[in-house]
Parts: sequence; C-alpha cells; structure tokens
Amino acid sequence: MCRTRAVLDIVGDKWALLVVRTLRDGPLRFTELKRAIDGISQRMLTVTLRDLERDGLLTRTVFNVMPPHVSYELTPMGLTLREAAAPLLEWSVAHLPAIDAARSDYDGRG
Amino acid sequence: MCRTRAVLDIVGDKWALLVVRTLRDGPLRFTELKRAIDGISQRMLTVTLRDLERDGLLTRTVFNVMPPHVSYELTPMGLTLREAAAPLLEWSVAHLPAIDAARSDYDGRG
DNA sequence: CAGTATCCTCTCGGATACTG
DNA sequence: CAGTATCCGAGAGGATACTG
Repeated sequence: MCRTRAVLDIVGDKWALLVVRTLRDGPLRFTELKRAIDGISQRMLTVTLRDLERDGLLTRTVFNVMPPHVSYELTPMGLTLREAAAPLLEWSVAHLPAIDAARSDYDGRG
Repeated sequence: MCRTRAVLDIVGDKWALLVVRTLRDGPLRFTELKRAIDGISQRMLTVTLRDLERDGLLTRTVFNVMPPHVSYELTPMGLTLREAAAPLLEWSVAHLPAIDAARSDYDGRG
C-alpha cells in the first residue's frame, strides 16, 4: 500500500483541512471553531480536533477556570500543512464553476 | 453550508489525487494505472476514473481494437489540479515520519 | 484488456441527550 | 463552555465472479 495514502487520509477527511485553514490566523476556542466552520457537528469537531492533535498538527491547551477554556493552535508542522494545502484550496474555489459545468455537460449526454 | 466543502468532496476522494498524480507524465491505460496505484481495487479505479471524467479533469479514449485499448489522459484543467495538488503531496511524503512519530507518542501516553 | 455486476462489511458522520 | 455517550442510517469501498 502506497504510503501517500496515509496522508491523503488526513486530506480526505471531511473536515480536517477546514479546521486547519480556520486556525491559520491564530488559536481559537472550541465554540469559535464550531461557529466558524459552517455545518460541522459537535461530535465531528471533537473527533477531528483529536485526530489532528494526535498527528501533531495542533495543540490543545486547557485552562482550569470556570467556565472551561480550551484553546486550539496549529503546531509548526500544522502551519506547514496549511501552506502546502493552500494552493489546492484556492484551486478548488477557482474551478468550482468549471466543474459544475463539466458535470452538467456530462450528465446531459449520458 | 460552506462552498469549500463541495470542492473538498472532489479533492477529498480517497483515490482521485493519486490518479491525477499518476497521470502527470502522460496518458496511461487502465491496467497501467491499476499497477501504478498500489492497493486500489478494480472497482474503485473504475469509479474514480468515471468521476474524474465527469468533472472534466481527464479524458477517456477508446480504441476499437482487439484486445481493447482505453487511454486516460489529463485535460488542461486536470493538469492545473495536478499543479495545485503537488505541494500537498510533497508535504505528505516529507512529513509522514513526523506524523508516525507524533501518533506513537500520543498513543504511548493516552 | 477493460471493464460490469453483485454482495457485503465497516466506517463516517448526523441527531440527540447528558455532564463537570 | 467544552465536551462525552449512545444510537442509527447511508454509503464508501473491498472481494469475488463474470463478460464483450
């Protein structure tokens, strides 16, 4: 099995890249992330954050205060992932209309 | 729902980026792709190629000979995707060891 | 060679309810 | 606030067998 698949599991994750991108400008709290990432469920945000933490891409910092305060921040490696993923995300946004058109065309003939 | 999610559905596909990368140096036949992409099943290669064709990212050319000959080649848009994805794939290869280490470390404490 | 067809399992991920 | 726990349905994707 090609090793590249292991990292495409990160990229292919439904939410991981969006979380990484959302953290580009500095640390955020759980609720702030949830608000920023439209459509993500509480459960999936938790799971995604845990996975990214496990992979060494972000850090989780708990402040023992009331009410609880947890801060998520990209690690240096997480920042390099953000840089590497940026062109792909930009490509995606730029080519979305072209892909929609190609699909309509394809389906119209099929 | 954030529009970026729609494009991550294209890019987040388990095999799509590997197919695009494998076609970077020119057209390949079905069996050549299957051999080059370690671990992909016959079914998933078929499905992935169909999706990429539908999205206008590659072309499928059938030569009516015996035995059958089908050639897959990136479109100009497919080539731009390949360019956009290159940094991420390089990042993947470069950081795999670090991610493995982070996982072992995390699991060792958890 | 380049698929299609079928079956079947397993994981992803949403909804909901509860807690320190 | 920042989670955890539980349940559940849909669909991704692998294995296998067959075909023009």
